[in-house]
Amino acid sequence: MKAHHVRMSTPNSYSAPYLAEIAHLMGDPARANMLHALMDGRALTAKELAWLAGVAPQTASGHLAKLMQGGLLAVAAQGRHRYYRLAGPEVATALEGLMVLANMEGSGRRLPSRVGAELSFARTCYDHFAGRLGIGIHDALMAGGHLTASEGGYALTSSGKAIFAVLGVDPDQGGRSRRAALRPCLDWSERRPHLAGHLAAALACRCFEMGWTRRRKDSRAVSLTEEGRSALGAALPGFRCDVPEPAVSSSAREPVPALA
Amino acid sequence: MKAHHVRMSTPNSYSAPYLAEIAHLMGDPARANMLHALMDGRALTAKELAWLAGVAPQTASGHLAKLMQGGLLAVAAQGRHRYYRLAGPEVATALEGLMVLANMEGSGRRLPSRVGAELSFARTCYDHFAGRLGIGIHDALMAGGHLTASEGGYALTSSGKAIFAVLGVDPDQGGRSRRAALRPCLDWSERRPHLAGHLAAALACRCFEMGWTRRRKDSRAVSLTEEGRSALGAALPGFRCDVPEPAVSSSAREPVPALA
DNA sequence: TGGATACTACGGCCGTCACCGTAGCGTCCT
DNA sequence: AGGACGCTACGGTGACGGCCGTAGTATCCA
Repeated sequence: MKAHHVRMSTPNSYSAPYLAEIAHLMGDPARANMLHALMDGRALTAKELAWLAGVAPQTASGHLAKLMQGGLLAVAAQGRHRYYRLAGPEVATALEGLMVLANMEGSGRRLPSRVGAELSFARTCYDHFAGRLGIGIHDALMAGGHLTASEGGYALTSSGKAIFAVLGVDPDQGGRSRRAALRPCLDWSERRPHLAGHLAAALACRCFEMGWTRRRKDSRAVSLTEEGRSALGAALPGFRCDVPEPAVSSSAREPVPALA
Repeated sequence: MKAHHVRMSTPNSYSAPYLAEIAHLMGDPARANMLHALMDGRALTAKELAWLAGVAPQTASGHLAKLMQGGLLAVAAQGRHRYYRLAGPEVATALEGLMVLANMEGSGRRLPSRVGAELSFARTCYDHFAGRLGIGIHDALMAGGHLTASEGGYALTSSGKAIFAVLGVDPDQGGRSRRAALRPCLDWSERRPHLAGHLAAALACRCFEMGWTRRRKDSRAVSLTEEGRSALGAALPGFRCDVPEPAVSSSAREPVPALA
């Protein structure tokens, strides 16, 4: 942690210092716990975060201030509570990237399967569904040809738009932002893509509204109600989310690129 | 950096400790410099990395050992040299996610434009092209309808396969791996997607082989030769990579999700 | 075989930072 | 009002961990 002498002006370190700054913020156990807890997209109070991180409120307050200054969190003051949340989807994306590594890394890291069971079935990932539920939605749309390539991700075909409309989500919402309405997001527990993007978020929101899914308390896990199962099954031909793992084990580690 | 008491067994921190471990590895300036330098996909010796990171070889050696143990790097011993490289595409992806944050964050972080100029024109991102060159390829394929949605990313349409074949890249290579052959990768300098995946890597490799692109020395930047410009232009209708920024400033920050 | 080079191992130094106790400010409830 | 509660600010303590110098091993070259 010295590294401050002449370091900054070494050869090619143009944006690397900032990279280190961000990673350093995420690299403390307490802060990582907080960020992890916020990844379900909810906003939590400082006290809740302190408890989740396992530190005293004073300590948590300091951490939260640092995360704020680093631009990773946003805050909304409401009465005597202050609700913290991730600053944006990019933060969630970056954390997902790290979690993929954390749950894969050759070394023995792996989430304990007994507690992981319900998390890997369904959970929220920032603002959309992950786990086998999220993957099931992704696969059903993909297999049915309801997705098409678009700037940085996917867009809905006309048949896909019809499906979203049936589910009660306006498929054309979200403005003309350049960001993709739908994009693949690698699932850290299943190692397969689910759907992110603002349409995926809107769908998740709709599912909670309609009682198709429910948050389990004290956990990021989500449960799918019977109504939800039938509603999604009716609207999405080929929808399944109860397969543990569809063949293809985690065998082939991609080979070396060895470019140039 | 205390955080070792009872912390590990707090509420929901299932994979968060690992997340912190990974982020902590990336959070040191010297290690971040090394990882940043390795993001162009090449393998570098310990001494080169020490120099790039601005530390003594002994210090670098320690850092490299830690990165190895964390599973972020792989090494190939060759004579008295040890060549270090990123352990896999997932590592590069995770780093990209952090760099997006590092170059965006409301705070004044931004890469200095004078040195950034050639980097933001074209560079290698692990094993494929980034910068306006990479975006130009992405946009030309997208606009021409040569991409289709596929498991976790894009696949080539038949017209797209023809284009790759013309360029001398076998569009069906890469085995039947589940990972997408092509997928969007958010460009940290341009904030728009370019193409990653093993077909993008093969294309980049081909461009270097044919002399269409050349690495600038002492930099991750890449230059596009005249032959390259005409070869890509001929094969890719609509290919452009010389536009500084196609309208749409970095105005709209995505609004709050506020789910549930 | 001798010497240069590449890298790693060990040990001491010291700065950064996470931790909590105490204290202070603002908000809600009765 | 008075008191409880949520949160932040400050200060002192302790230790994790980055830094380099020295020393040791392996490889290449003449």
